[in-house]
Amino acid sequence: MDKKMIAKYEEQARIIKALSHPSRLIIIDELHSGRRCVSELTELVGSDTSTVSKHLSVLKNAGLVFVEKEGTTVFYNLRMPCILDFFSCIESVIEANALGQMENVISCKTKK
Amino acid sequence: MDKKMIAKYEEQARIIKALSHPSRLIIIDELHSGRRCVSELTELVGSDTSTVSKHLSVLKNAGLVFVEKEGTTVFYNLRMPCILDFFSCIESVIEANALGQMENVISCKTKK
DNA sequence: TTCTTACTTGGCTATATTGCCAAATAAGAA
DNA sequence: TTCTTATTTGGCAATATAGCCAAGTAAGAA
Repeated sequence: MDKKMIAKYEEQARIIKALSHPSRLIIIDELHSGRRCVSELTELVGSDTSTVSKHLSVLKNAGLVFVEKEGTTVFYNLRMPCILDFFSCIESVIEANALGQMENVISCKTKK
Repeated sequence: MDKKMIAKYEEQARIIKALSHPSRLIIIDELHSGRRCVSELTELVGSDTSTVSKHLSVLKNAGLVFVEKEGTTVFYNLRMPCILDFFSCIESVIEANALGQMENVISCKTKK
């Protein structure tokens, strides 16, 4: 595995890590419906404004969102809507997991 | 945002988090070519066997891989190959990021 | 049984992430 | 200018993650 390849995987991981938090997923999902300002997202997520602002900067640093400033208001926009497709795969993993658990219950194979 | 929704996003985040490490991405990518045992993946990733084993258990707990044991050898398999589509989106984010940086250089807007 | 190979788990330290509060900044309004 | 609203940043404590070594388990060979 050469350095270039490793750098590629590190870069991918950095972006995926930016998606790996429930609050940030809520934000990404919401931005599919259009741009939102920080206060709207703060209201939606239900954390402190500063916390939401930091989540937004994580998304921005990953290149997943971009901003439009209008007066004192900062609007966040989704940069790559293809992220949506990805959610459907994650959902199918979750469904498969649920199904697997159900099978365990039915056949009494549930682990200790 | 009701509890059920929050639980959904938490579950999604849990699975995405399992993907958010370069070594685990290397593993996922490799498994697209077929099942691999722990020693093969250890060789590929280049970390301690115990480290790789822990990465594999993270992927297994997320439902992203499943195992087949044959004697003392444990083969890991990809459970949801749709994960591949996702990589192409991440790659497009990376490309867009690179392009954006290039524009900054050209227009001398690079930040301090 | 003992040895070896393949893998997992425990335990530890180092590092990173999260979330809150408080303080700083920025743009308008008064 | 001062006040207010919108947002970001600094700092800190709590928690989670990563990686290594050492020890444990499991299956087959000798």
